[in-house]
Amino acid sequence: MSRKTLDTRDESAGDAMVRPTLRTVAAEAGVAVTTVSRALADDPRIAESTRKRIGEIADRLGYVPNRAAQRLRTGRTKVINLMLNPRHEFLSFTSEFLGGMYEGLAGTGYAINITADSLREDRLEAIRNIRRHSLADAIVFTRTECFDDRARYLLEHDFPFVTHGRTDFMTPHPFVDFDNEAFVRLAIERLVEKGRSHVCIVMPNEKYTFGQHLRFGARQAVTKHGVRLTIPESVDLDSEPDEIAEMLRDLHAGANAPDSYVCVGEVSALITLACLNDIGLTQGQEVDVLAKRASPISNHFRPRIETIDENLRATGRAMAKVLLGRISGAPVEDLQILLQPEGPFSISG
Amino acid sequence: MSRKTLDTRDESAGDAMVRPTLRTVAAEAGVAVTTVSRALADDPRIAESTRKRIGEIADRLGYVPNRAAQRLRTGRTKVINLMLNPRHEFLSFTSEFLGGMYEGLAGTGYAINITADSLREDRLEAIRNIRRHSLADAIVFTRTECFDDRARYLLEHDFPFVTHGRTDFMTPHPFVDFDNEAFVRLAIERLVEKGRSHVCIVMPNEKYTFGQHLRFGARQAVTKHGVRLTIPESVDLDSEPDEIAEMLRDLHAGANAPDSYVCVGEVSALITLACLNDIGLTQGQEVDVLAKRASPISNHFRPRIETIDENLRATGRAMAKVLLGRISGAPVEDLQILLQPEGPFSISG
DNA sequence: AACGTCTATTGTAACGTTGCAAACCATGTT
DNA sequence: AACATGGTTTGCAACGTTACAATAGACGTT
Repeated sequence: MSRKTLDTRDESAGDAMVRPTLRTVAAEAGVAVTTVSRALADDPRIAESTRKRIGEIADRLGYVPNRAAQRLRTGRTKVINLMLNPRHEFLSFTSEFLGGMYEGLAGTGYAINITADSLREDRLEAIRNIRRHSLADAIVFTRTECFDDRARYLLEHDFPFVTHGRTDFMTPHPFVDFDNEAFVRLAIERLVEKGRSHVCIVMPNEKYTFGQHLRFGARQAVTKHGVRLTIPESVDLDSEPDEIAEMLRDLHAGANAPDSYVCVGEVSALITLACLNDIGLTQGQEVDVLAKRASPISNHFRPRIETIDENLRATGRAMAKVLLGRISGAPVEDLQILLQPEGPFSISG
Repeated sequence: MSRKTLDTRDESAGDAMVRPTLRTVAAEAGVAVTTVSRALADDPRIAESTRKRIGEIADRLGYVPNRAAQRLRTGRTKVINLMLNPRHEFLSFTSEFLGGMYEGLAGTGYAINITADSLREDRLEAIRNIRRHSLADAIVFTRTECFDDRARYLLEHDFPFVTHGRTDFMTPHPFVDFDNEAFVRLAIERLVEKGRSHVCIVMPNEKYTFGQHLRFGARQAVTKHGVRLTIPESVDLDSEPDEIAEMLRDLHAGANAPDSYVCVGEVSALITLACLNDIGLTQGQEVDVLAKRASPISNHFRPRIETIDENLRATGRAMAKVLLGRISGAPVEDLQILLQPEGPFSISG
């Protein structure tokens, strides 16, 4: 196996080559290191001609700036920390959302660091750690709560962050959110269209702000259309599947069972479908189930369900934009993005 | 809103406090910076008494080492780079696997950086970038191929990496893999037990090494048990759902259709179930579908399917162990881990 | 010709850490 | 008393970058 063949193309001087530094480039160009540093940073103080010449020399020598040195000097890490809750988001959330963030951060030199969020009280510890050790320039987290302790901590310490979802704080902060109020309104309208008269919203945990939005939007919509609404309080987004199964069994044991369900995610839709199936109810016949489609996985649910798209790729891109804005000190008003559901409810796949 | 209340508990001197450095601690303790550095690194050259004293002072002042400075000085980043393919792994793979890696890396100070892998040819660019900019101490990637270009590149440049899955290279390298040969053998045995006589293995793309293992194990098992085997070559793991649907329709249009399926992941199982359902075949009746269970999501498939556990949390922990071993220069023989399927096939959930 | 006023470049000093060679200082040995 | 010995500690010099103050040169003005 020839070991050197790959090198010649992209790494001119082979493996043992010492990484050139600013000093190397400066010596080669016959200028001071400062000049090289400025030239490569497109500082206007450097003449166009020298900038170009230095740029060429740097390319030829294969110079790449040393991130550790930059970080030590400037204090900026060029890292975004994304906190994800292993139990929830990793599953369907991550794919498109992360992809979108990569798109949005492409070319900026920012890397994405992932840490595990937890629902337990020690989740602040992870954030403190990031701050104490300066592990990132900004933090993103999800499942934002009305009175989120993470957001409060970061606001108090003036550490850049962007939430996925909103809080109820008076102090405004950057966020990217999906308009769940609009979503649930559209969903209920669609169910009314389909002739349903009793809607159940599955698991809109009121701890989370988006749960409040769902509740609010649902109440508005049912009032407007004169249909009945059930929001089971015995379960929420963090419930175990058997608790949900029990809730649905109870609901359909009585006389006034719902004839339709709105689910906020693929997983809860899948669980709901399974439970309904287990008690002998078929989606599209005795009941209708609607959901957000955030990943193509819901295309394969049987019976098929109608979904509306939450574009997580766009969410990720927006997140990146807002993050960069926050880091560079843009005003908060420009850093609050509310995304709308895309397209009408329809059979996915 | 009182902004200072939280500070007093965990950050003694409030927000504006300058981060203490080695110098600060050294001055306070009346020793040289080097001594402090060594004391905190548990260097045996420092006397136990001074080490203890310095440790206490460092704690009192809230000293935390500056990562950027350490990185600049030592050249080590304390970052592991995990490359994930957005289309595949993010979905069901990530949750437990990442969780396991966190467990395994806990207390080591290592952070996990995630970059997007792609199936396109430019995927080496991401790796080159990590190497050129020294963005990580080691790289992990998945969907390892028999003649993987990423593994080849990293071997050639002697950059630490661990693959999820094996390669066919002569040069040994660290890996963590699931024994897919054992998995498929167990699966076929189980199907024979259930009275099936024609097994179809869905999508074992032969490009990937694990696809080869699946094929090999399946051929062995069908020969041993005298059953028929079908491996459709028209589709693979990267096929679109409609291609898979078409393949299954074709298969069941003819006379000698399979009476059982083995799927290698949740998503392919879900797609297979959906397609079979669409052509009027019910799992558990006309056909049986078996799969690996790597996340609880498969518990909610209806009709239920029998699964066997691939413990991705253990995989992640093993990955962390192997990574740390590779970084600290352990011999390759100790860095190759093959994990077995857990428990018998049974109804999940 | 002396003076200010730009613009382009330079030198020096950090940022906070660790590796290395040297120095210190008790003890025990000759 | 001079001298090795070994365990502790020290000072210095980097690592590669950027911020800051200072300088050199070109040019027009008085």
